[in-house]
Amino acid sequence: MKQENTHCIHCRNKSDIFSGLNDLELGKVNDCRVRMTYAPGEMIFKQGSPCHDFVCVTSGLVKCFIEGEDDKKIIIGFVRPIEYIFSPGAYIDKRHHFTAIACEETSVCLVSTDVFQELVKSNSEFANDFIAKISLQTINLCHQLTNITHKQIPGRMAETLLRLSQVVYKQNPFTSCLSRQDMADMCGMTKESVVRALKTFKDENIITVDGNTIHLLNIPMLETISKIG
Amino acid sequence: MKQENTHCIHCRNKSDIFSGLNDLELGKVNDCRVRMTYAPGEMIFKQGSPCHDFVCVTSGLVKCFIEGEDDKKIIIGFVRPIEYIFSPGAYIDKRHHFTAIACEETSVCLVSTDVFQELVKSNSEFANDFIAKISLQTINLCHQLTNITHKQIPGRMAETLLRLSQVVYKQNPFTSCLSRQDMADMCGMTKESVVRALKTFKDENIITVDGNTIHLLNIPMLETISKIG
DNA sequence: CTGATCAATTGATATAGATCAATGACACTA
DNA sequence: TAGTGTCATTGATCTATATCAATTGATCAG
Repeated sequence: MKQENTHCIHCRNKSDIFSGLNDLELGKVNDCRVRMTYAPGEMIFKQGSPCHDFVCVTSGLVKCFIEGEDDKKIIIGFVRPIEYIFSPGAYIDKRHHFTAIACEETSVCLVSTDVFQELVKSNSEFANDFIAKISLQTINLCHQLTNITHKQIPGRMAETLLRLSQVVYKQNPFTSCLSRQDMADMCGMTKESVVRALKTFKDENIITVDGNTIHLLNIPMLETISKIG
Repeated sequence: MKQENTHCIHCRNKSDIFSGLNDLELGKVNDCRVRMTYAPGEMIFKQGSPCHDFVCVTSGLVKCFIEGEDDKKIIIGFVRPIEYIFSPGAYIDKRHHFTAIACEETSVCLVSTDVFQELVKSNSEFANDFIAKISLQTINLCHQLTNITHKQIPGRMAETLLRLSQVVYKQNPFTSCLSRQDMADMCGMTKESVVRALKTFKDENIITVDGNTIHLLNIPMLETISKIG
């Protein structure tokens, strides 16, 4: 863990919102920061638990999901390096409103919410960037709401595949560590429906599926399917 | 329109996030502010249009909804006096990501996003309050996502009724100007399903419905129905 | 008063997708 | 090597809810 000893000032894995901080401010962050690594499947924080720290993902992949009754989940986002997890409860009730779990081997830096909020107050550029990030999260939630509410299975599946390839993995083909259930939880369907939808796309030569590797062959078609719902 | 000439400094209808501003700052707001009134059904801004102003609702009631394909809508919130409409695009792409329509006769103050963002930068308390408000919006969206995705019609209807009574109108019984279609758009169902769900609740003596007035008779039962989905 | 318009209601029908159940495919271990 | 657990796959139902169609009020203009 060479990075363990790296000072935030020299850290190359700085989330972009930190680029505007001066050395003094980064010093404060460095002093309170705790570095952690998580194995695949390990929980970083749980919905409902007290929110003491902001989490910056420096390597790996984290999935964030809302837990409902009866083990029902909704995955609201994935966080990749170098990006913060914005837990909205930090400014409201000091509780996490969703659960974060490491999908792959993941390292993070935890920064105390007190220090973080101090920075928001003292550095207006930082505050501005922070607000932009939360705004983006809001826009994404709106998007997900329409995807789940207004579209049928094929549309939702198409959108999910495009999102995985273009936003989460930024690759095509991409190899994911997500189960069929995870994909189902991204767009409010069952794992069986995911299997059937993938099979349909496969039969129509829109994608190929080989284990956990999915190749999107006809992206315009997927976009059309996603659009018409 | 007596308020037309009132200076922000003396305005009693100040949104709480403005309470921390000094006279100089309020002066800036006052100088750029435009006061508008809208008749019921009139549009305040439309999804996709440029976002030049923040909107503070000083009287009336505004519904905000995402527009999908084929006239499909999702109502993501209602804004009552004295509360801001937080349009997340202001910090991202300068576009509105949902539409706002006056439900009742409504007056608003429009404040230029430039001035607003200046205030966020210059006044850390203001920034802090603003972030708290956006965070709340995010939490509400998460809540709505679970309500729509994880619950069946009775649960969604129960939750919607509780929300109307406890959050939007803060009355029981309450008289709303919303159509059945509006209620349907709050929780992703059809207007026919709303009618049937209301009828079921009425038959079970959980509520009474008289035109646009709804009385929640058995709130614990509604909470149970909402919880079990 | 009389169509005309629009929302609410009700009933009949269709269907998308959930649920249930069985099987297959691996990985792991004892 | 058999045994166990987990996940993916497939097929056979079932059902919640959308859709479609018809009726009833209510409101409004002339």
